[in-house]
Amino acid sequence: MNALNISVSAKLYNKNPEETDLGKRILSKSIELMEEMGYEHVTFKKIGLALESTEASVYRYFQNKHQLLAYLINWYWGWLEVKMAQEFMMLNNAEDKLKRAIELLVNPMGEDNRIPHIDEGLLQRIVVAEYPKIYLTKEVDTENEEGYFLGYKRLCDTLGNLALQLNPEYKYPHSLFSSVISAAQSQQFFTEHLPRLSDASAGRGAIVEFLTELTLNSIQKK
Amino acid sequence: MNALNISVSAKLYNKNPEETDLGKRILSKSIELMEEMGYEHVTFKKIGLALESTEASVYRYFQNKHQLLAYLINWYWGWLEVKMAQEFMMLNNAEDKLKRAIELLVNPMGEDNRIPHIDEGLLQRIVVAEYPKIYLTKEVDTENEEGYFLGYKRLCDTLGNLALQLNPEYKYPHSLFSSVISAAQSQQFFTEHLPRLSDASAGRGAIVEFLTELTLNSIQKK
DNA sequence: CACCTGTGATAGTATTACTATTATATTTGC
DNA sequence: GCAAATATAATAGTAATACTATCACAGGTG
Repeated sequence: MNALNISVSAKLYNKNPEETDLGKRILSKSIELMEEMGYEHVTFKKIGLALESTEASVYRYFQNKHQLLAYLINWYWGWLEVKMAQEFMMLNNAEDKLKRAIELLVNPMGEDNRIPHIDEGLLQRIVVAEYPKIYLTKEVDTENEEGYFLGYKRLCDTLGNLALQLNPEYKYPHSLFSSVISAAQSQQFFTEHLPRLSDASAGRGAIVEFLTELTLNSIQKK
Repeated sequence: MNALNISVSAKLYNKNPEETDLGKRILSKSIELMEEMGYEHVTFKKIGLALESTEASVYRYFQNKHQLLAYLINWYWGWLEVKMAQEFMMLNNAEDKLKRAIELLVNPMGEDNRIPHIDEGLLQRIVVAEYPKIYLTKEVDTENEEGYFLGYKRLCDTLGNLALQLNPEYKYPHSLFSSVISAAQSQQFFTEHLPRLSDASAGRGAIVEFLTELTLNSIQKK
């Protein structure tokens, strides 16, 4: 059995899009459109139109665009964690796992064909370009209670625990990894659009090296 | 003479708000409203109303809300750089300057009464809550050419150069400081709203310590 | 066959993000 | 001290957005 199910909090949809054909097509087309024209320019009307369906049908699955974005980004973090867990099985020490985790944060991964309606490569680009928008709102506290940010939090915990294996005294595991995950995304964005804010003209390899050094130097006992 | 003028690229406004009384009142009231209700919920109509002026008058100064936000945030980075430069004069080595810079990134500063129409404390809270929104758009490349991000870039350069004084071999000064500045903001946000993403329940002191360690450990020669 | 679910089609509303026009008050230039 | 230019207020109007609501139909299920 090749199926793979990424679980996303039920508060992140009106009606579970994974359960119907239209739902899956909505996910698929939303990812395409959002990557192509950016969150701000997407509307449910455009999504409906592109699907040869209607605005109202999209609203049946998601309350609004913000919820849709939150769904997609949570799905991505969930998927990434699964992917990391798989790769960690082949490694036997925390340092190697951390290094591999950082690579996975930065590098667009090989195709994952187990979930045909989601193009993880496009989704990764959406995460890079849009992820802070899900929490930088006045509604953050209520949405937090509804589990809008669980994916991000879990990933931070996982990586933070690896850091604690390396150095149980390290005082800032959550801060470190929320910062490193965030930097992994924004360095990709800066490399492409605002190169003066990065030193990664060499590409993703340099981002990985920068983040790996930064992470290990922070954690290691002096 | 106590006056102080923070220069902001002329592409960031239609008509310079610093040059008229209404312009200054627009800045002042926009900061109040944006801090209070958040970027998304602000409209030029509301700003006009709050000023007992009109929507159209606000449009004479700024093309749209996005440009207004970019103006405010650039103003803030410019102001912070001036502030840092002042404090650096009292310090004589790069490490102390870096430490002080990180403190200033995190700590709401004492009142600065030289610019009466701008409340820097409120503005700092806007920067924490909204700053990535100015570049995370599909228009980033054209806006970049127009100087929308100069404030941020200059600050990164300044801090990067300090790092190079400490260690001329350090390979990632821009990446490091765009990440540190960004982390300084997001850690403040997380501490208040998503505490599981930080370890700073102790408050700003912990954020400063976390960032200072991270920065110095990254830069220092091994 | 009756019913329920999911979808499509259509309509309608309030708000937003502007643009345009005109009237008036204030400042400045001569 | 008057004319001209400038700044603002007042108002109107448009297109798009972000929804909400209603109804009809098609397919499958009990």
